[in-house]
Amino acid sequence: MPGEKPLRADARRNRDALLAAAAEAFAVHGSTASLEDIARSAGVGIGTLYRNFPTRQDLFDAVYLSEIDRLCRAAEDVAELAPWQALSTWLRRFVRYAATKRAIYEALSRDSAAFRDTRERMYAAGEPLLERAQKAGAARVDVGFDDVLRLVSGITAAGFVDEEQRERVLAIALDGVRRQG
Amino acid sequence: MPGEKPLRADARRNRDALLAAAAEAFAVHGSTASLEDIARSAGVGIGTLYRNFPTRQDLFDAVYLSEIDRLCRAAEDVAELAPWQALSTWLRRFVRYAATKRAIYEALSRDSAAFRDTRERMYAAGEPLLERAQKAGAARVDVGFDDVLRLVSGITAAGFVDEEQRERVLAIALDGVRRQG
DNA sequence: ACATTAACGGAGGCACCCCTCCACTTCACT
DNA sequence: AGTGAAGTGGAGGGGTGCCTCCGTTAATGT
Repeated sequence: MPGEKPLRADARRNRDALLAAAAEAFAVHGSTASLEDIARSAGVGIGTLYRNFPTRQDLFDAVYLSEIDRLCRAAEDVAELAPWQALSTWLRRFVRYAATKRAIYEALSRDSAAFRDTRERMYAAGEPLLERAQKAGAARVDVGFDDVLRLVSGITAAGFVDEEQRERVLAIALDGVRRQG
Repeated sequence: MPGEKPLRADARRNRDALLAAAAEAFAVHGSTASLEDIARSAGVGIGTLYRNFPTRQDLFDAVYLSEIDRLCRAAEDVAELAPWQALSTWLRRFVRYAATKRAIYEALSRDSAAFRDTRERMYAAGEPLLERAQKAGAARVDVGFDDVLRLVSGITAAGFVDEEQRERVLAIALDGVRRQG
């Protein structure tokens, strides 16, 4: 169905290995991870990496897009919950997913064209959750989804003593978003 | 008074120039700024940089300590204000000071020995402000100063569209810290 | 003025990373 | 099995940063 011509079997394997290795490397080292290390740990030559992903940005995007996909899909899981529950559960999941993946955090700081569409999908998934909570009177109405996303992504990126503290701080922040007494 | 032997005049000048250049460089490039660039833009040789600061960490610490000093001193300026006002004003100032200085943000994520004492001074300056607000019933009592600091430092580091949004998001977060109605 | 010595600075060796190029290998199709 | 095209991988050239070493410069004290 997609207009892409099918990849040869070995090429497909290598490409997948590269994506997995890159996801791991970007998670640990941020977007400046060494491409040679990525190729090595994927078990392919550096040339293969460059054929699949001519620029660092291409590789970064490929990893990033699939990460985000997983995140957006999670928004469907919370559709059944009460408005505030739905929003806060999704945001919690966002933080848990993204905490070790600087890629996602870095993406939100950037303004590159490739991220535009990704960010839009992010909005498509999360913004309705906020609006629903606002209409239900559960969330304050003087904030936009962009505000919430950045608030949460800041927490994602900050260092914490342990996961427990991260949860606690996130809860504080979410209380700020909740409709006041 | 200090046990240090006095530096020769030119040495002192160079040291100061290095600190200024490093502060600038760390602000722009984060803690991985090129040491050779720092030396160059301070107008000294790389050898001079290494004599004054044998490791990158030494230089980073030296810059960082003076930045933090300025911040802590700001806590005195707010002593006259009402409890909640005092806390939130100081935190706002913290964000404004630190927003462009990744060094401070990075420091909070780290656990190196040199940062221990610095963090303590941070606490000495800010913790009383939180406690005062808590005793006055203006801040919730189930948060520690460490939680607040990390919440705020996350916001410091996150990317925002403009300063206005940063202020708005910070206000939301602070509402989470405030005593709930 | 001059000797002493702290301080200087940058060349050079090392390590790492980026990216290109092309001789070689492997797949897929017959 | 054979063949052509798709795919591979890593050597190599260029760049940058780190840090040491030591011949040179200049501040200080008399």
